[in-house]
This record gives sequence, C-alpha cells and structure tokens, in this order.
Amino acid sequence: MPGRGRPRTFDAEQALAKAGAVFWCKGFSATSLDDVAGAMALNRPSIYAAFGDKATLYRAALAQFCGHMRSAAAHTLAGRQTVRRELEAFFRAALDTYFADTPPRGCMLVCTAPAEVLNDTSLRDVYAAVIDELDLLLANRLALAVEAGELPRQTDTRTTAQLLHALLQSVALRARGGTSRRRLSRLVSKSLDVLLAGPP
Amino acid sequence: MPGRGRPRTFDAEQALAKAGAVFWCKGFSATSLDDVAGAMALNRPSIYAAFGDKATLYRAALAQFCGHMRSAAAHTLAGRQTVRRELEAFFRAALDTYFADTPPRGCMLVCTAPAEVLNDTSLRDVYAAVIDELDLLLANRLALAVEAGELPRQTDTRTTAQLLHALLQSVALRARGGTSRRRLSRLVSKSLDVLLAGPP
DNA sequence: TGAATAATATACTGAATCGCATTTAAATCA
DNA sequence: TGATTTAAATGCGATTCAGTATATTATTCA
Repeated sequence: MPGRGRPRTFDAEQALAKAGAVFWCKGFSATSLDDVAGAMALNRPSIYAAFGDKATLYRAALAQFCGHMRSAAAHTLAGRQTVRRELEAFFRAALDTYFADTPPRGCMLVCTAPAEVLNDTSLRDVYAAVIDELDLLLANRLALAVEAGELPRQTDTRTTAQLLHALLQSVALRARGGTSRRRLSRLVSKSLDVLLAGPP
Repeated sequence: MPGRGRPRTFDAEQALAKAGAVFWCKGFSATSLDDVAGAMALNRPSIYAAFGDKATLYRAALAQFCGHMRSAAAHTLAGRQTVRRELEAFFRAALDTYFADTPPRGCMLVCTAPAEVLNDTSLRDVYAAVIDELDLLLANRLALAVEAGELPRQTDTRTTAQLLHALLQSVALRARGGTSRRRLSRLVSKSLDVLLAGPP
C-alpha cells in the first residue's frame, strides 16, 4: 500500500538502527540530534516527522534493541537442548551483540539507560519492565530444567535466574570497560559451572 | 597552614560531594555546570579554579565516591567474622549508599560511568581499574574463607568473587530502576545461600 | 598602613543545541 | 493535466552551554 503523498526515501527500521548505534555508543545526553541526523543521513525535520523528539527517538531505538535481544533470548532458550548448552548459546549471542562494534559497546540498555532513568520516568518504566521480563524468562527455563531432572529439585530457580541475569549485566558492563571477549567467555563458562552445579 | 591570599569560603571535600550528588542523579552529560554550581553554592569560575573543567570535576567526584565505597568494603570484609556475615554487612553497606537518597540512585560508578566511558578514555581506565580492584578484594576474602574451612577447598574463588561482584552491580542497576530495598535485600540473602552453599 | 596574593562575583563570548516554520520536491487522485 | 498530499531541504530563532576575562573583595606579609 503505497500511500498518498511523496514516498519515503529511507526505511524506518534501518534508520532507527542507525540512530540507535549512535545512542548506544555515546549515551543519550551526549548525543546531539545532528549526530544522529548525520548517521541516519536525514535532516532533523525528517527525524521529527518520523520519530518525534530526541527522547522519543531514543526510547524507540532502545525498544528496537530490546526486541532483538528478546528474540535472541527466546530463540536460544527454547528448551530443545540441555540448560547448560542453551545458556551457553544465550550468552554467546549476547557477547556477539556486545562485541559487534569496535570499541565494544556492551549492552545498550545496561550501559546507557541507567544514567537517564531518573530524568525520564517513562524510560524508567520500560527499563524496569525489561529487567523483570528477563528474570522471568530465565526462571521459567530453569524450572523446565528442574522438571527434566537436569537440576536438583531443591534448586532456587528464581534466585539462580537473577544471578544469571546479574552475570549478563556484569558481562555487559565489563565489555564496555575493555575486558576482552575471551576473558568474558571464560567468565561465563566458569560461572555456569558454579551456578548449575548439581550435587555429585 | 593558612596560605597567602583570601581564604576559601568552602570545604573542597564537601563541595565535591555536592557536585557528585548532581552527577550521580542526572549523569555526566545531562548535568550542566550551572546545575553543579547551584548545588555547590559556588560560581562557575570558582569551580574552574578549584577543580578544573567539567570532565575533571566529574572524575574527581567519582573518585571520591569510589574512595568511600573502597573504605566501606575494606571495613566490612576485614576478615574478623564469618564470610557469610561479612558479605551480608558488605551488601548492607552498599544498599545504604544506593538508597541514601530519594529516589534511590544506585551506584554512581555502575549507573553513570558506563554511558561515558567511550567518550573519555581516562574515565575508562579508572572504571576498569575499580572493577578489577573489587574482584580482587572479594577473591581474597573468599580465599581466606577457604583457608578457614568455611568454604570447600575446591571452591572457585575467583569466579565466585566475580559472581558476587555481578550481584552487586545488578543490585545497583535494579535499585536505580525502582526495585525496593526490601526486595533487593532478599535477593542478596538468597543469592548468598546459593553462592556460599557448601556440599551438605 | 600599604603592597602582594588569592578567592569571589559579574559579565561576556562564541559555539552548540533543540525544535520548528517555511519552502521545495515527488508522488497519487480526480 | 491540475489539485492534493506527503516528504525532504533550507534556514531561523531562542536558549543553553562551557569556559574565560575582568573587576571586586578579603586576607597575609613587610
């Protein structure tokens, strides 16, 4: 459906990703609309028409990022393999994202949103919601593993899920600080050894 | 030693703390020098004379914050009680800081520095160094616990230390997102159950 | 008491910022 | 083809920002 007037010369999804890349690198407040307009190869009025103001654009880009992470998580934790293997794939996918660019930017949510959540209550709401969502996803996957006999029955799945989530956040923070992918990969592996250790 | 000319009307440590409070709340880039000047009850030229430019001031305030956390960590993890009790005190002290103001601001380092580390390499260096420092401190305390027979000999102290650190970071991120202190306190307690569980 | 020193206060500059008003261009519908 | 609709480009206007130059005030040393 082509619509009525002059057609767009850009793809909204792609343009949003370009904008997100800048926010991801520099953070929200340190990024100017000229920065993002340059990256999007758009003029500022086009940005306003398509996405609204700067804060709205940032939230949209962040939502897109979270959407990608969500689908990656759902895909890797589908329950088709052992928990251990699936969690390894889950963290591997996260590291792929955190190290996708040079220098590594870590997680857009963990590394750029916290600085702003106290200035933007609607951002705080989505921030908190995404955290809860991943807690739940991980806890459900662990519960499945308990059912399958992969983990001891007395496993505290909720707490272990939150520890796995904490590990993910820490990996994001460390990646942004310059820790190598190799080291973080080892950290993940050894942490899974600790957190998934059943009684011998 | 009183010095030669007109004496200062403010205490540098206190003024720095005032500046830090603003950066802690709003983040570096969203904070203007007028904001901090207002909070410090100083004029901008006085800030420049005493602390240098905005980025230098932020790093100084962050260093002061890290100094407080460092001394709290050293004090609570001195090795005079059981690991469990000391870690509880350690996390309690952290929560005291994270919830010291309303709304809770979490950790200044974890919640405001990551957004900026890619824009300021000297900030990135201290950021990475502080992370390493706490990893080491926790690992040493765990090693002591192993020596004391409080933890199994085969405990992976380095990895467990990094998981405790990850828990601390996660608590900071969650506090800033609005999770209550009560919930975070429970999360810490249950996480310690998991991470310090010896074989029955 | 007067010169020297250091901190504070005022005011300024030049640049960067956001958001929009207006114009120009490209498409569809009648 | 002409009217209408939507997008793109240009440019502006008001504000904010960081950093500094200048003037004023307070203290110490001779």
